[in-house]
Amino acid sequence: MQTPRRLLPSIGLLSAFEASARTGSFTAAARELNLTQSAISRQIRALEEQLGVELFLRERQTVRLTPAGEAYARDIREALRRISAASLNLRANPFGGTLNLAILPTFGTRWLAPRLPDFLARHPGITINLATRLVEADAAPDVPQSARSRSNFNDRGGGSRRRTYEHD
Amino acid sequence: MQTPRRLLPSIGLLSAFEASARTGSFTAAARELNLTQSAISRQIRALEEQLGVELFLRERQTVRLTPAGEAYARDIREALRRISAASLNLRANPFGGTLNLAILPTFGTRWLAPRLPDFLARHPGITINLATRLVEADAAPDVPQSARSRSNFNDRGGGSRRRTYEHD
DNA sequence: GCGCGTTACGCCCGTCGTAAGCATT
DNA sequence: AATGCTTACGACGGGCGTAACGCGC
Repeated sequence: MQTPRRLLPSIGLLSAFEASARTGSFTAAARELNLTQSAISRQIRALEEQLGVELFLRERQTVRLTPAGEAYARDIREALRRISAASLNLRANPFGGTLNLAILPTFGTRWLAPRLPDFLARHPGITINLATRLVEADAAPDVPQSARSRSNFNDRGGGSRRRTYEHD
Repeated sequence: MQTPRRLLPSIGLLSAFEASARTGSFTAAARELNLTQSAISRQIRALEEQLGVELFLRERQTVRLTPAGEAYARDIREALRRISAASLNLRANPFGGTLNLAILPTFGTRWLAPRLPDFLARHPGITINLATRLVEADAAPDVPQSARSRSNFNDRGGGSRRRTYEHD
């Protein structure tokens, strides 16, 4: 067994904890997540029970992180940030980091070449494999289940629409 | 707005995707997660719809990652690993990674010293700040974020029971 | 026929909001 | 009184298993 995934805290619990840890208040976390403080309170308690560790000190009517909670908050914040970044990046670059193009030489030199640098600048994570074909082909014939589209180089890269891709 | 937490994919979706990506099979992922392949299939589809990106190519009766899926899988795997590690580590070291002790010299040399190595061996992530005091003091007044506890050195470290600690 | 993925149908449990309670300021 | 956390209660919905289907081996 790799990692015991089954006992991972849910995203809801982790988000609630992270927001609470950052703001130092269940109420503030509730506002941020568009939930009630009641929900936050229950989620934090649930997380603590699941982990078997107290994450917050309840004093008076404020809460404060325990040392354990602080360390956990750092890790969780980083993990959530990574998931968020990966998900957003995926929506921005549906190609998966590599884009294979088969084009006609004339098209490449006249139309594509001048636009490439700007495109690459807007999609930093992306690598492009350019292949020039001498004959016109309907996109890439040997690509399984490709969604043909005009992979818009003028697009600002915000869309969730389909794009063409190949794989090796 | 820090990170748009509200639209993060759930742990279930991510776990299902990660297991499927690693095994290359929904059925295998289902076995690993103690779910039905039906559940995995639905989760993957839900994740794809939520992200607006195809993660798997359905061919014949097997599935293959798209390039986008591969990149996403790497990030998700790392994030899940981090959450898992943080959670497990927290259960093992409820003190928050650092344990500040203020003890009497005699106690330190006679009782504590012989037990320290074994304790450190059982709690690999933990760092201990030892301060010897000549007078009996209630914990360490000047140490920020110190966790006083009886920090049971004979304890096997698996419990979910409460522990007492202070904060600054 | 067997194995794998997809889809439809109920059901259950997790999680929410509301609301009441308690303590502190 | 006002604020902040806790807890009880009822309702809604996401996510599950079962089962039936299609499709290659």
